[in-house]
Amino acid sequence: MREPRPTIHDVASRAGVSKSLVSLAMRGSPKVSDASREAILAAAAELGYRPNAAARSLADRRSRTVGILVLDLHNPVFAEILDGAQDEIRRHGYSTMLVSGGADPVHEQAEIEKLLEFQVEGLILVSHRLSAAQLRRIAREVPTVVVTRRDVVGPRIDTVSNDDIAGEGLAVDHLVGLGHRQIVHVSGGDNPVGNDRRQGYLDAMTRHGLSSTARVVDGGLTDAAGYAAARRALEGEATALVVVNDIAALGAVAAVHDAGRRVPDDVSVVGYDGISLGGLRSIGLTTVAQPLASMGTLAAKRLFDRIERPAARAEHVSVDASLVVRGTTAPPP
Amino acid sequence: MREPRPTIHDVASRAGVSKSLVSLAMRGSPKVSDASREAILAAAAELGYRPNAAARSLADRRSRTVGILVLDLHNPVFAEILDGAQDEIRRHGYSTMLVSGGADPVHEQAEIEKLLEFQVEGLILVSHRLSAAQLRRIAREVPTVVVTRRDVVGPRIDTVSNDDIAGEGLAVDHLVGLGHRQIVHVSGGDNPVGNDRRQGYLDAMTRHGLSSTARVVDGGLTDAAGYAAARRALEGEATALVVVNDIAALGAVAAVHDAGRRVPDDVSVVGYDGISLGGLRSIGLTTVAQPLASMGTLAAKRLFDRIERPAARAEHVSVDASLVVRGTTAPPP
DNA sequence: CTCTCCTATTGGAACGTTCCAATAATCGTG
DNA sequence: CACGATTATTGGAACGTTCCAATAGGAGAG
Repeated sequence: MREPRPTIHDVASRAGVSKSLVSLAMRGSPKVSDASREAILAAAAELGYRPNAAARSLADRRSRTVGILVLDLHNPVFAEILDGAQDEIRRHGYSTMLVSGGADPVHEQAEIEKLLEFQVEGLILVSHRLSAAQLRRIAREVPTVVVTRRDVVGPRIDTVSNDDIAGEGLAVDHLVGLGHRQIVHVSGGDNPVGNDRRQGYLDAMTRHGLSSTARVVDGGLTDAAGYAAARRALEGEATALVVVNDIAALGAVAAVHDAGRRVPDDVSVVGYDGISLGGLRSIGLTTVAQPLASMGTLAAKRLFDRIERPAARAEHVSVDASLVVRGTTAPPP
Repeated sequence: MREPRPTIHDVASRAGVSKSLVSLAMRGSPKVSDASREAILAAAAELGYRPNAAARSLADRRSRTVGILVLDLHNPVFAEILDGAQDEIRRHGYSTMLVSGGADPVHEQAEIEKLLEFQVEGLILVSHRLSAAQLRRIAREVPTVVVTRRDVVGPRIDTVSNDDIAGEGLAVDHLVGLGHRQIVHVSGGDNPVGNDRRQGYLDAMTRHGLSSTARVVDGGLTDAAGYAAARRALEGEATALVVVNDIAALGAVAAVHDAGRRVPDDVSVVGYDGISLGGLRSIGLTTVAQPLASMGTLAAKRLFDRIERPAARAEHVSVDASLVVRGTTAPPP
């Protein structure tokens, strides 16, 4: 069927040298004479030679590849984290294998399994679905960095995250400062991120002496979930919605409109994450922004540290979130 | 540093059989006796054995992996195409290596190179940046399917796309039907998709006898590009904007607001692609929708056909786009 | 019993690299 | 002009699998 690809042997015999010398030359060793190098490079180019990564990884006992698992490619948060991580990974001369769990959590475990079969040297996990126990099992096999959650403790598991509790506090502070008191939280459901942000909301409400008016409606991390939960939130009294993330907040804005109210005149909405889409002026979402790209970069940096020193003690990097005020918040009516 | 992973030999000696039998058992061969199979599976589980994909791919001469290159993970279009493709790929028992070119076109070629080094058995390319010549060179080495563009002809290159020329015609028809005459095209720049959609706009304007009022402003495929181009478009007369894609259209909507006009009362906006975000009611973007997920599925199907019969003649699958009318279009003022 | 025929099992070669120890070639230096 | 010191080059082993031809161990048939 397919004509076989040229191998290092083909290059060697065409250049009239041994396979070992070709191997050296292809990797730019200085011990190769100029004449040989030239002949080898010419032969390789003529044949269209391309090294076989599987063979290299086998002989070398290292794949020069890291795996990244993201929860859901539809949420731009992950794309922005990836930008940062990919750059750093490239800088180290490594390749990335990117997988996403998709809708089904079972796939997620299977995808990780595949990454391990490919002998990735490290793993960056951006997912709220894996249990802490699962994560610890994975980290025993391969250096692992977990991004956007801090609930995981265990030997050799590094994390990069912002303080969701403090961050959601910023959102509440902002709304209270504008004069709101009927502030409802549209939650993200029962997962590490959802739980912390809910807690941050509750803490802040208490801090402002508003614990009696605090109210949480259960939502989720997608636009559809945000929409549905916000509809329910608006059935009660509410002048402001603190939504678990930006994508869900876009859904919440839609829900306010559909309830015949206006944003921000009747109801204010605050998101979380700081996706660039929220900055589009027609959307203008007020949000608590995380430095997503640098979180990706930091995660990759931590990972390479750990690849070098696998037994080092776990590090937990915390980045600062900051409030970005745009057009979806205003004083209450 | 890292304790070496157990290999098939370790499993074999622990189960008291030969490595060959372990190999057979792990792949579920029926020739293995029940007793042996049980002992082998138990030994593998105890040791935490995991097959080495590199070694397998080398011995087997097939990687059971396909590569997917996408232009830009920030545009949800690609996530939706991926959904469809991944499902089909999994169904065939293959893995996916996903890479994205990112901002720099040079990376794009490098990423493809890496995929080929990993011996992917096929390639799905969703990018408008590669030249037809580059694509033909790639397709000579490995089965290749190109998605969302139809400008590429060549032996063994399949394509899956919608008819952008006809599709953009639907957008113009809709606006003309509403009574618009000052319809401006916010283009996507000089690339296969941008060119076809511009052409579709121009053809339709001519068809409606509006060629004298047709106007194109150069934009790009991102929200920022759409915003900037729309600002320029609004300096002239315009009651409607036909924008190259949904993401840029979101930027255009923002530009209309910033110009102190209203959507759709003063200016109508139509996008292209049909990303799910556009369906959010607060956005409610009128658009020409492509069946993105099924395009992904079709691409994967074509790819596996070609992997089976590499020399088959090229097939060009065309899918239908359809107008989805939502809230950003209305009769002109 | 012996002979044939299965069925379960095995060792060795192969896949395309990298690494290593060994060799060949070149070079002063005493 | 022989000698170690360098430099360039080489063949073979190894990496962890799969495949293949070969072998052992019964079971049935005669």
